[in-house]
Amino acid sequence: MTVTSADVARHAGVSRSTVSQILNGHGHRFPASTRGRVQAAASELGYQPSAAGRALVRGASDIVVALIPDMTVGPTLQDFLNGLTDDLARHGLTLLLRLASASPESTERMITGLRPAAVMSLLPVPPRLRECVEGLGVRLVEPGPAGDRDVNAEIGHAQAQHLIERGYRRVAYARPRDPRQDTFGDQREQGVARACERHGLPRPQVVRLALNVAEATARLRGLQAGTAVACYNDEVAAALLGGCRELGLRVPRDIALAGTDDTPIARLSVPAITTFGYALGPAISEASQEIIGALSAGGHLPAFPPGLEIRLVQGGTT
Amino acid sequence: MTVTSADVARHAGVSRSTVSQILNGHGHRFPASTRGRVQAAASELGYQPSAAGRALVRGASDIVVALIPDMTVGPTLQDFLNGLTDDLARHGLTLLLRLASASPESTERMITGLRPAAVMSLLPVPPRLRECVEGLGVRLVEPGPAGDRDVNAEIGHAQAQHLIERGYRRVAYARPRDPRQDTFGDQREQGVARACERHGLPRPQVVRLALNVAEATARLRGLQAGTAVACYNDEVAAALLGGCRELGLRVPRDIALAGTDDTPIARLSVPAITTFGYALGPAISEASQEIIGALSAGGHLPAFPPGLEIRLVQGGTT
DNA sequence: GTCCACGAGTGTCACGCGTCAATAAGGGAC
DNA sequence: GTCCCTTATTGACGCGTGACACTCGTGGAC
Repeated sequence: MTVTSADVARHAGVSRSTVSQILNGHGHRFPASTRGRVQAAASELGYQPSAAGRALVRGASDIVVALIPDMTVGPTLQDFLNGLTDDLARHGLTLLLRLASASPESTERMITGLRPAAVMSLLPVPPRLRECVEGLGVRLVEPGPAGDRDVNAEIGHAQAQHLIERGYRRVAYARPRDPRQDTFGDQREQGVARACERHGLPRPQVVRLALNVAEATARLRGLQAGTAVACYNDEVAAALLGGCRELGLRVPRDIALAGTDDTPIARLSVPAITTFGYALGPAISEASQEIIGALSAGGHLPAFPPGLEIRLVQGGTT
Repeated sequence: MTVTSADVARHAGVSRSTVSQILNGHGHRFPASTRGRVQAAASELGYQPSAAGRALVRGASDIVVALIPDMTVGPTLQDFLNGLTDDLARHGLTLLLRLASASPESTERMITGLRPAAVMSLLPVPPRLRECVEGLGVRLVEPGPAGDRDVNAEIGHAQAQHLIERGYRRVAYARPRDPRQDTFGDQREQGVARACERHGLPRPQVVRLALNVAEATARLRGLQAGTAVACYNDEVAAALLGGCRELGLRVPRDIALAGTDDTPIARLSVPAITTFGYALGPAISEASQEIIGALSAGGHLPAFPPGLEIRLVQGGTT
């Protein structure tokens, strides 16, 4: 049923260890004829080395585990993971996803049992898990420390910067009340605050709201006319946009709104919500290159996410 | 660095095979004292069996791979996968996710190399992959065949049923033009058609559109006043809602809209879009029970998705 | 003729685990 | 004392692989 390297060896008329060497890049010592026979036999039989066997003898599997945080997996993230999957596959690595919200113990068990080649997290990992991963000698890819470039702060900064350039002098920040939906809230808010400070504006007023129109309406009552609101994401912006309609506020005249994430909801609102997307295209191959390189060289792994470009998508709300 | 069963054995003063047997449920043959010593040693050392070793000797790993289709992973799906992860973990099984949109060859390689305990797909798997999976003797969980209950058809049916009950006599179906976003389009449309037929209404007019307001506006011109549009999802409905605003059409007076998926976009639109959600809560444990049961009993695996309840979320568009 | 170098390929070990036949100790029946 | 049965435990094997030391035969140098 299963094709093993012994089958390939028999079929090619050589020993199993010859097969192993040729198929693992140490084939330069063998004449082309033998190499050819082995390769042919392998592909003819559809030989696929057993991940278990490999992992056992090498001490680590070919699997890279990505820890997916408890957030909406939008098209951007999906494209990124897709590209990464293919790039890693091209180097014999297998990307598998794991929901980070699963019970921590089971995730730990999975990692100690599976011994992945690397663990990649889109969020800073909790100390306990980091300890587990590093204690095992498993490579870890995660967002860089505070000193590094913080993409989320940059997003907040870009929003505020845009609003200020459009002439608004009163900036507020709106974020979801539910912490589950507010994963990057602190960093983004900080980015907004920094931009205000840099332009000599007062600290932004911060608004927290549940994601429904009723509550957005109530929160809008606390804002002065002429305020520009940077929003945690497009959903927050959409809720506020709905609130504005309820209250008869004109957008962007009375209230300006800037979203984030470039999701369909921004494009489909009327008026379309001005939002900020990230171009991941070039970052995908860059990231996988770095990961693959570091993995094979044994060097230090790059931080994630890699340089990604923030792009303004101008709508009608600013 | 790594704790192996030999370490546990040494620590407990027994042989490695004793450890293996006790830790694998064959411990009833051993006296309680020995069992206790082994268990204690294992937990004290933090022993975690190597997935590779297990997989190698047993011919299949403890991993269950879920193939995630190329669709938005909303909260519903995420909750389901979360619950399933934990339930499976409780039975020693590890759920890992894989994007189905990755290159088919690399997915095949992953499966033949990894030999998962089961592969679960949210969509019918392409014949080539099925062949690969079944040829390997790997269990497959996928949506039931046409004869079974088709959840997507039911969704379409529920939409149309609702619209008809609200008094609309002219029903249309709107679906995305991009096939990537139209995964379940055929089944859902069929459900709508069936409901119309059952009520003696003509076949629904089918509209395909790109997901932007401009195109939605253009398509709306082709619809008579008083038409009720069942939409593939909430995004389609939102686009049409935007189009109605552009054209000055009153919703639901001139055009009624019903969405699907109960996404934030429906709740945040003004008026809120009437939509249909699915309650997965009870289905989660049911599904994992069935999967686990079939897996250990070696029986036939249940079809996916399991019975899930379709729920009307009344908004202001119908 | 002996020795060495070299090309071509093989044998063997170790990885960590689960299984099962085999063993040793103990105890009772005759 | 011998036999056998039960209980408690172990040894050995094999899963599929990669690494490395090793063998074998050939041909050239001296």
